[in-house]
Amino acid sequence: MTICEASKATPVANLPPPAFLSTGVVINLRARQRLALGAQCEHVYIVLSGVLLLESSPHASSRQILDLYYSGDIVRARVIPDLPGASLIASGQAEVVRINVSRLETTLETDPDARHWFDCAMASQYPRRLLHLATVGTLSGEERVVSLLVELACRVGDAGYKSARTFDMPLSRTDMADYLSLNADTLSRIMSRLRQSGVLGMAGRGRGYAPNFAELCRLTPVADTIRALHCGNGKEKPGV
Amino acid sequence: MTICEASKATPVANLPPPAFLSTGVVINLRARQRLALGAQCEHVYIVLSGVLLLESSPHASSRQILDLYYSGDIVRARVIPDLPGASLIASGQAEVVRINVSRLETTLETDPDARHWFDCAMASQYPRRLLHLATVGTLSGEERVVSLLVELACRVGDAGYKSARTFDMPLSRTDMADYLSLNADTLSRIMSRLRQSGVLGMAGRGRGYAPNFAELCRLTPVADTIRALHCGNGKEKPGV
DNA sequence: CGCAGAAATTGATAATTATCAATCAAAAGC
DNA sequence: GCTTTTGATTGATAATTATCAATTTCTGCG
Repeated sequence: MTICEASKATPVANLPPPAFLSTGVVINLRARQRLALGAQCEHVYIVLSGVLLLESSPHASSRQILDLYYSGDIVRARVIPDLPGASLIASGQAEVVRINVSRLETTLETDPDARHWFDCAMASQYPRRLLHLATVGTLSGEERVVSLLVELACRVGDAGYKSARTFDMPLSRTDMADYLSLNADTLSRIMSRLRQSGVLGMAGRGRGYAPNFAELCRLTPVADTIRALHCGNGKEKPGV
Repeated sequence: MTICEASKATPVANLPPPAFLSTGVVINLRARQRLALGAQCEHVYIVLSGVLLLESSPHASSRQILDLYYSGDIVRARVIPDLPGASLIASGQAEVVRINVSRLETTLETDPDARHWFDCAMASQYPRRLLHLATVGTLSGEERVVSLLVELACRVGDAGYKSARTFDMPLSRTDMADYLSLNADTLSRIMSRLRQSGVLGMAGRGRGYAPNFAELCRLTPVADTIRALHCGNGKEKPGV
């Protein structure tokens, strides 16, 4: 997917203004490719297309996906904590701009538009993390899965006939499970139940289908919050 | 506790430079007092002493504490998402500075030292949230509880004889449980087990005691990360 | 000091989720 | 076109955690 197509595919996150593209280097990532991370990393990444995963493995057997980055999102590699097994990987094919920290700072200081976009983007990412924590922390397995489906439908979904929605599922079952703090088997069971109850269908591998999106939304108490954060117009006020 | 005493009591987080105190209003909070929150809120809070809790209740029966704010932490009320039942409350007695957003922006633009402190403080809070998510998402009940104890020992603890540590427990059992996504009964059971096994003692109500801090740390895989983020020198590099 | 009222603890039981193993389906390689 | 490999599903069982109820402990207040 080119940068231009990525722009069309993502109505939510605004892609960075040209200033950022000229400051950095565009990198094409293949699935599972890793990006440098940590306090020594002198780079900031901006996602242009695809999905990046921030993961950690406190135990050898467990893995948690801490955050999903969609197109228009910013990853400040330096402020990722030194968690066991922390790493930033592409879920599937993806495009990012890699920008040197000091060059980015110069851009932000000299270009008010760039600064505005950057602050908006950062401010819009913050509440998503709190929502993710609330989801993992208090919701039941089914509610968590539904929350992710609603999020995907907002982020990478297309409106269909009436209230139907079709959407990409850019994550594998394992990744979805690790994002939701569920076992992959448990996730699979929950999704099977959702299919049997008719609120979820599959439109081919890697593509989901909600015959009645409103009905899906009723299955999670945070549907409104998800929609506000992921189907928004991306025009958040910047600033503190 | 006065501002001055708060300064002594918190070796980790640097309190804000005077520019912030003169820009805002110092507020004394009693236990359980709430602060305004949400997109319409025109304030930023800086904690001077005590602990603030950011909570949410997706269901009537469940409650999740999304974040703990210690002295030196900044709460940007506007970017807290509109989660069901979201609110910001004082755990016990606390002191905060309330600053108007636009006045704060002026201060940040005109005072480089203030900007530097602010950016450092924000940057240091970000990884703590990821750590919290990793803790809640992948660790067992006992590991979660130990992680919070280690965090408290770092934040509000005093070194004792040899490797012993005594520390305040500024949260009630219910608050601790909601922070760790555990049931209060389950938390109580886990703490009883820790006491029986000898790694935890109580030095009066609201005060914990770890006879052997290193031994406590061995019970959680993220002890090193916690110590890096909470026992640090607060001299993180700012910037993107 | 003693008496509410709240918070914490603990036991018995139920619900949820994880683990392990087997099977099935789909994609990749030759 | 067929094998190999990976990912997904599902059943049986185990482990963990939640729920409910009953005490016990602490704290504030008259």
